[in-house]
Amino acid sequence: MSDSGRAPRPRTNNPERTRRDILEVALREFATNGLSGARIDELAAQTRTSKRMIYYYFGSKEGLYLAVLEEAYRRIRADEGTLDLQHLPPLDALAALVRFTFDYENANADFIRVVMVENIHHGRHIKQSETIRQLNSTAINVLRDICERGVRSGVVRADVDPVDLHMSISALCFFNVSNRHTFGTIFGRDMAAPEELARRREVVVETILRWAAPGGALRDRC
Amino acid sequence: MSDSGRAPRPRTNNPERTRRDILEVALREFATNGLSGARIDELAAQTRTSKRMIYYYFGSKEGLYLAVLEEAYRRIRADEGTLDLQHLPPLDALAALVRFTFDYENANADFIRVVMVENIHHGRHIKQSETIRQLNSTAINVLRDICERGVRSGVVRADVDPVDLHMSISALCFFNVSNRHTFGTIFGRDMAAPEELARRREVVVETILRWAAPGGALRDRC
Amino acid sequence: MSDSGRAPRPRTNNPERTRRDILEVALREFATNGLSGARIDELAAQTRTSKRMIYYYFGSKEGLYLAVLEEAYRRIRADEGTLDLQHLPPLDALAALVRFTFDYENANADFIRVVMVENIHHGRHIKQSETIRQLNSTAINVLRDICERGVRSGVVRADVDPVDLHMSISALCFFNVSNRHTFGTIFGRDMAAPEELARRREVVVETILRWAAPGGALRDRC
Amino acid sequence: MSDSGRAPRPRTNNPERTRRDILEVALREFATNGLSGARIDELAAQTRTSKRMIYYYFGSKEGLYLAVLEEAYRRIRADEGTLDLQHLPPLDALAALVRFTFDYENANADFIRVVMVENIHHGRHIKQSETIRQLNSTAINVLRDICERGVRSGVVRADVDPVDLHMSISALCFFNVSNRHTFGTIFGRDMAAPEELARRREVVVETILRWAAPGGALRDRC
DNA sequence: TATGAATGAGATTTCATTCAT
DNA sequence: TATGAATGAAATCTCATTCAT
Repeated sequence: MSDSGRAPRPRTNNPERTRRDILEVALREFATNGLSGARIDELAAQTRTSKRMIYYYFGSKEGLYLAVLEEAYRRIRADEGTLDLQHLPPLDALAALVRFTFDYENANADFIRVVMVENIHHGRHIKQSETIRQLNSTAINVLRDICERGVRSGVVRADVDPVDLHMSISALCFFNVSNRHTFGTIFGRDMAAPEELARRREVVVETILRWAAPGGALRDRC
Repeated sequence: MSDSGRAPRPRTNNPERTRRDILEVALREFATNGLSGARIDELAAQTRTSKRMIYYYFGSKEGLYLAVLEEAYRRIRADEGTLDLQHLPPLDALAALVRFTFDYENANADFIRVVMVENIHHGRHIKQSETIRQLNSTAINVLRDICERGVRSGVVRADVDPVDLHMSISALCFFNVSNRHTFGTIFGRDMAAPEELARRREVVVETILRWAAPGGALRDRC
Repeated sequence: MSDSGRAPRPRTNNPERTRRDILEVALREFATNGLSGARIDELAAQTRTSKRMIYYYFGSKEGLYLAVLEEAYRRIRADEGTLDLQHLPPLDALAALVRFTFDYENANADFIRVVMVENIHHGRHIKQSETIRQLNSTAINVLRDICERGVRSGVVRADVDPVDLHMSISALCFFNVSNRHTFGTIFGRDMAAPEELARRREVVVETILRWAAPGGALRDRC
Repeated sequence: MSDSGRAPRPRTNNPERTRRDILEVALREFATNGLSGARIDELAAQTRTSKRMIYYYFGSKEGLYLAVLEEAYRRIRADEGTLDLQHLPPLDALAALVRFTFDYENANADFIRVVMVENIHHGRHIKQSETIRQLNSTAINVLRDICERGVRSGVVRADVDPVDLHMSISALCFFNVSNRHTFGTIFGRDMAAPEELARRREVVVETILRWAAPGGALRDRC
């Protein structure tokens, strides 16, 4: 169908706002339909600007996708940075981080889905982005600090690898969003329902703490 | 791309073989490029038959994709069925199941990726497939049996939900394949390297056992 | 979708019956969807035989279509031949012929539609069929006889051309079927409803008689 | 058929002209070959634009066909609207309307054929078009006015239904074009020849007037 | 006489991108 | 900086017909 006949767009004349508008819509579109599945036409129609502007600002569909990916990682790391975990006891800090991750990922399915999309594309774009690698390297520092403090006070096993810890946390939280549709359909669970989320979140916290702590350390918690 | 100009194919006249050939290639193609990204032309070129046959047997790209998805689930459940876990003590059975899952999924990245693709498409196809739901319902029975036996002999906590258990196992195993590219790139790990797989596998086993078992039950294992 | 998986057809081994079966189905299919719109696959599926037989008996889609067309004309002329109009007074014979035509065409929409289809194709096939021309030439003889008798007895105008008469009868009867969908939709009439047919039929009879008869001849009839 | 290899088209950048150009060609193409028989490639080749533009403006083959159908009805009603029949005596007005219809339809075979095509498709598209229904509803008003004036002055029978009248006029005029090929072939008449048209036209006028007028009213005309 | 599998050619439709203003 | 019109290339899908048995 013709593109004409739609309500005329007000001209913004505000480059930064135009950029953000496009990015916002693009995140939704790529998250919903994937990289190949997303349609520039559809995307542009939801924007306050025109298709031409997408090319003006981002060069190509892939350029836009990369910008979306970077922005998505930037946001989660920024949010994570506000947690202030250093002042909590190690296991409390760990539990808080798990809860934050679980909640953030469930509240930001678009982020998860864009990461899935990137993996479907074999991480081709992330490999080119120095930005994203830098952003995420800090994530591990937080966990390393928790582990070190925990080992010193005897509440974390000495042989815990922070990257393993991060991987397990990510895996358990990520899955709840990433496989929501297949797993939910197969087992008849609504994995996005609030009560189910609250329940499952504590299972994840418990799983992580039990793994990180030595035999007797959790007597009061789990 | 036209089929002409290529050497004439020998005519199989063996429908079952033709079907299997197409399915085999399609699994690879959809796993590699996703549903929207896969190309029927490209796919057909890798078969012993022609593009036309894909439509003859599967009706449409989506029809083929659904057949691929069903076949993928059928295979993992079939393999799983050969495990014979009933004769192992509960925690050994659980460990064996986790190891199987981890190994199978890492050895069959195509299966994992096709499930990712299905989730990107909001489980639209799996919802239509009674076949897949039936196939997977048996998966949970195995775990329920392990839990019941474990609770009776005191090595599994009474409040363990088999679906939760399945979800955690799936999450931890799945992630290693699904997020291989992003996670691996960010943290500089080759998540497909044999040593790394062997190491990580035991982390997953330990994580699951520690969660399922009551406080003292693992003294000798972990 | 694959053609396999359908109920196996019983083998007839009766050539004439097979031919008739195909023709029957083909009339319906061509009438419903036109020549370009008809699908050999669809048609074959409704037959007791296979697609291959269609080619065996009729050579090609066009060959089958031509056979259908000839058969359709053969039938209306055969039915018309049973009318025995020679023994009726001229105007009664004329009225009877109009009523027969109106009823036959409304009861045999497939015939009308196949004639429409042939006209859409510029009469390309009918021009090749000596058979059809011969069949129809007799139709005019009946009218010529009525006119001659009518002129002699003073109930039909001397300057009535039998071909004109045939054309008007055909036009008025044909339209009720041929333009049923457009005219019916535009004017909100169900042109296939029994009461509407009965009513309209008499309008057509009256129209023809008033035109054929001289000024005073219809005093008692209309 | 690819668009490449042809001389580059001058870019119109005139959407209205592009639309009209496509519609013009499409009317011819659909009228000549029907909906299923028409070829988008063929059609595009006859335009000043490309195949792509057809989809840009009309969305699909069916969308284009519907636009063609609406345009065809719009034109005949527009032309009809210029007749100014209110100032003629009823029977003169009726005769003028019949002559206009006969001439218009014979001069615009494409219109007739597109209506035939629509009927072959069971009026599927016209049923969706509020536009077409509205356009045509005015056609009946003209006839109703003629009848009312005619009844008052005693030259039209009181029981004449305007829709019946419209149907008979349409049927007699339409047939001359719609069945030109079959009828013409069978009876060896060139139904498009000028003399034949002139002659037949008066037969139609006479048929309609004789039916609409009471017994004595036509003494001077027929 | 009969069949299910197979096919080449060509149909419709899609989509990222660029042009002219 | 902004836009609506336009496009080439390639994608998915269709269909009458034939082959091997």
